[in-house]
Amino acid sequence: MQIRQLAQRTGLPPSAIRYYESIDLLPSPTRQPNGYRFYREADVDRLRLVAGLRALDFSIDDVAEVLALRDRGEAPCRVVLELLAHKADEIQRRVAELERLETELR
Amino acid sequence: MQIRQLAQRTGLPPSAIRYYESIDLLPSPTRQPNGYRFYREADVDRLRLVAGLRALDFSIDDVAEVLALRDRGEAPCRVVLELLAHKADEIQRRVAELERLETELR
DNA sequence: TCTTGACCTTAAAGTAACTTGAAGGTGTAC
DNA sequence: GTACACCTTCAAGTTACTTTAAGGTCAAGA
Repeated sequence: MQIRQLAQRTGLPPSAIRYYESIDLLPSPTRQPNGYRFYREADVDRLRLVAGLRALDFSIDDVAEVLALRDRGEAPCRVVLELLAHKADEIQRRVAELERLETELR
Repeated sequence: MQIRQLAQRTGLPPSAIRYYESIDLLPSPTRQPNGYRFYREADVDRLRLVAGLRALDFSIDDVAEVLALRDRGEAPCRVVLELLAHKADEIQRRVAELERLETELR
């Protein structure tokens, strides 16, 4: 598939995908004879993981670490699980904050 | 109180407080004779609201709108309530994503 | 009294994570 | 053959800050 379709299936704009490739977060895909990038199903999975982690505010560096673990077939180490747990706590706090703000604004 | 104490009570670094002042999100505080910024209790409340909205990923422009409403003593208009509802939905989705990712990573 | 250390000031430059714009090539559709 | 929607690279712009540089202020201790 071409970049547009990968973009549609992951919810990310093509510009972000090219950016991720430029910083080596994603591997360079093979090219079609005309020079267009050509992606496979595995790229959809990988990019969806990236999009999910980014939506949770993981930094690009953290995402790179998680991808490296995944690439080595390793289970997420304690550090990554701690990151996830920390994010869960943060989201709890944000929801609480949201409720407090809603009250304040009424 | 001085900027450091305002920072401690809102959880924001002094640099962010100065930045908010520089873009007119916060009013310029009065100064002590030595030129140091001097803040009052009302500044704590205002800045906590800013910090809360920013933690929910409201853009600076959105925060400015909410503050303007608050300053005019108006109840949050439909648009702001929609923003809040939208944020609540987004957080729901992120929590779902978090759970999915946790499964994937195990 | 001097000086150490923790504050404070401004202005400018740096950072993260992208997006947008410019200039141009490709491919199908009428 | 000419629109039109794609694609390409490279450079510059954007948001929301942080960091750095160069310097002023002030209470405490030798």
